[in-house]
Amino acid sequence: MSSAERNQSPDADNDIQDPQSSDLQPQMTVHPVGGYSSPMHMYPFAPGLVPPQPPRSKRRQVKNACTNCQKACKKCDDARPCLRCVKYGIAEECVDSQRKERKKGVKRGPYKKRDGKDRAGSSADHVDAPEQPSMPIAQGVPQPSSSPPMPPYLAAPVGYATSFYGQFPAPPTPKPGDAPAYYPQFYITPIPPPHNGHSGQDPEQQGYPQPAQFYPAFLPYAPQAYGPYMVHPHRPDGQMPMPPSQYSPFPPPFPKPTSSTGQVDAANVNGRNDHGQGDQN
DNA sequence: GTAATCGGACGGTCAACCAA
DNA sequence: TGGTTGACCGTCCGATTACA
Repeated sequence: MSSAERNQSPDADNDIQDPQSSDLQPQMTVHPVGGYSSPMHMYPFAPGLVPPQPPRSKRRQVKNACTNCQKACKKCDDARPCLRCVKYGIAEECVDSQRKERKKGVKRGPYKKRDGKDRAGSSADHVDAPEQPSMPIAQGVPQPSSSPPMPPYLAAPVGYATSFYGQFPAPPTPKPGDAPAYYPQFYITPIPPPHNGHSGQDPEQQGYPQPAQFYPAFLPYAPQAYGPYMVHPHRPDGQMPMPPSQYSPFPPPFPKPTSSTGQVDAANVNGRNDHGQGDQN
């Protein structure tokens, strides 16, 4: 499979911290028209509004995966404990991995000029168009005139009451070094059904929303400090003071017991112990 | 059928480079 | 001095393998 083909995977990269993430959104209608990490598949298009194939958006990564996800090479999220660790019942082991220091002083050869093009147009004009899926603007969505245009995928999905959205202007763009600002945002989060097994290859998908079984609910969402699947625990350090079963609106984690004690095998959760970066040299 | 493993594509960061 | 470039390093997709 080519890398381009790999990128066509409709379920690749469901960015957990992204409110649009299909991990956390009711999958009302699957439209494989979304970008790599776009939420485009979450909302139905009105008839006649199905857009042409947009360019794939980029996969988004967390800045720092937890040690467990890192070892398992699985998707992590910014919350601590991360969703995966919560699910496996190893929330207390969910800590940021250490990143090794970058090499400095590496000499570089002369820069290659873009053939026949001036430098000014080098990266700037080949930069992908703003990462906006070519999705039709949701009709009738009021956008605060003092705010930047709302990306279509942040607008109310077609068919949703527009009053659900736009209660707050877009959050200010944080500047480097700024502390993450809590900004009131609301998004639809699924209320899961009782867990009754799962299907699918990826264990990360276990217990995730099943279509047509969810009720929209609203939770305040503050990035970084806590994940969208949990309620703010009033911890300034962003750590979770409660056991997962108390804060997660999702079903209690259902780690696979590997022993008669019912304890999750941390090794299994962690996955491989090698795989390159594991050496942390 | 499900879970674990892992190769490698991809993304983000940032220091060296370079033109203005 | 600020923009550009590209190497480094981390993330995690998804195919493959192992297991129940």
